Amino acid sequence: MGNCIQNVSARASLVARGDTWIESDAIQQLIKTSELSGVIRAVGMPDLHPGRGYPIGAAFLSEGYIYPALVGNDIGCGMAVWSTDLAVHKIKLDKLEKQLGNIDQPLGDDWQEMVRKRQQDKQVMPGVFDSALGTIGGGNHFAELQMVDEVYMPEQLAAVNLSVKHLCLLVHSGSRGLGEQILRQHVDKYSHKGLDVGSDAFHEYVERHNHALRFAELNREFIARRLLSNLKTRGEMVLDVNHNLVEPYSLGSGWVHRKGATPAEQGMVMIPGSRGDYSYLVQARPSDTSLCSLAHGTGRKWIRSGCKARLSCKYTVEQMKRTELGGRVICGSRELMYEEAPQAYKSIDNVISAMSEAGLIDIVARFRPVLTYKTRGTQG
DNA sequence: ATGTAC
Repeated sequence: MGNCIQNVSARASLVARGDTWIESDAIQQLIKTSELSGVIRAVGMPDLHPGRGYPIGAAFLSEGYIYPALVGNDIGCGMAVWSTDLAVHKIKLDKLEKQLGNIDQPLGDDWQEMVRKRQQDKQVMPGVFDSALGTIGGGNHFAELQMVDEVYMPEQLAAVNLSVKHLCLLVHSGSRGLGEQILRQHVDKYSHKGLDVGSDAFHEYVERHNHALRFAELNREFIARRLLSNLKTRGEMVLDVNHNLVEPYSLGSGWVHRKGATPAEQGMVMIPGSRGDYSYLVQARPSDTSLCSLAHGTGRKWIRSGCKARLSCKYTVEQMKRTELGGRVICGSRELMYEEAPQAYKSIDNVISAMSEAGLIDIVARFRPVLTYKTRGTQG
């Protein structure tokens, strides 16, 4: 127990336990970013880790300026949870693995009518990045079938229509090439400087950013619809929460930048561990000390470039397709197999207990990974 | 992170 929110500088604080592993480089990035012009406060979450210039797993409150470069290229990246009608007791992993199919290619002609309809519903403009809709992308993005492992608040679990009897589907992806294009075009024109709130450039960015949020939500929706269709089951979206964005601060004035930080004002959220670890459905408690934010996952422990050397001598790719919790992994990319290995990530239990002890969450249920989809890669 | 840039 004890105080899990501590100041690390005049404007920066950290949600972590004494035994939460956080690299000093990440804390230095947090402090440096908190000193940008107009930034008032920065809060690192327990999954804080170093990024390119700015740390990942943090929220930043600014006044007078916003920083598009701080949101990054994957505008609207987030977590969606869908229910399914797949009975847990009927699971056959070999069959499930085959049935899940391949969703690496653009959606086919048979999907286009629904794509047009959902684009209209969500005011997502058709464009060159439509071919990315319904695809996961790379890096830490994934889709995962999970089962309930432990229930702490049954009535809350029932409130989102999830049950111990059926698998659920977690989708982590973002705005793909669209968000990347928005950031690149923005940086080409304005560099990494802050934008004056109210300026033409500000309005232009916010409009494109908000469109990318809707595109990212639609992408996660089609990833889920496509997998449910392959599995010949039905399901509904029960949660969809963005963790890369900038928006007006709900608990005060200014703008909050979420760089891999889950909002705490939308009720329940899913916080996943690595593919070999649990995910937690939690009820968020809005709190100003945390800038109304939570961790978005568990955070890297190893840099991507170091993973293969550490793991390839110890494990074959075939061995890595099975995880300690009994899950399976579909990942045709050798590089990704190593880069996203459970060993490369921190323990989710520590991240969750840090937030719990800081009074930021109540734990609803724990989920166990069953089948993780990354990419079929070249192996069909 | 990215129908990447090297």
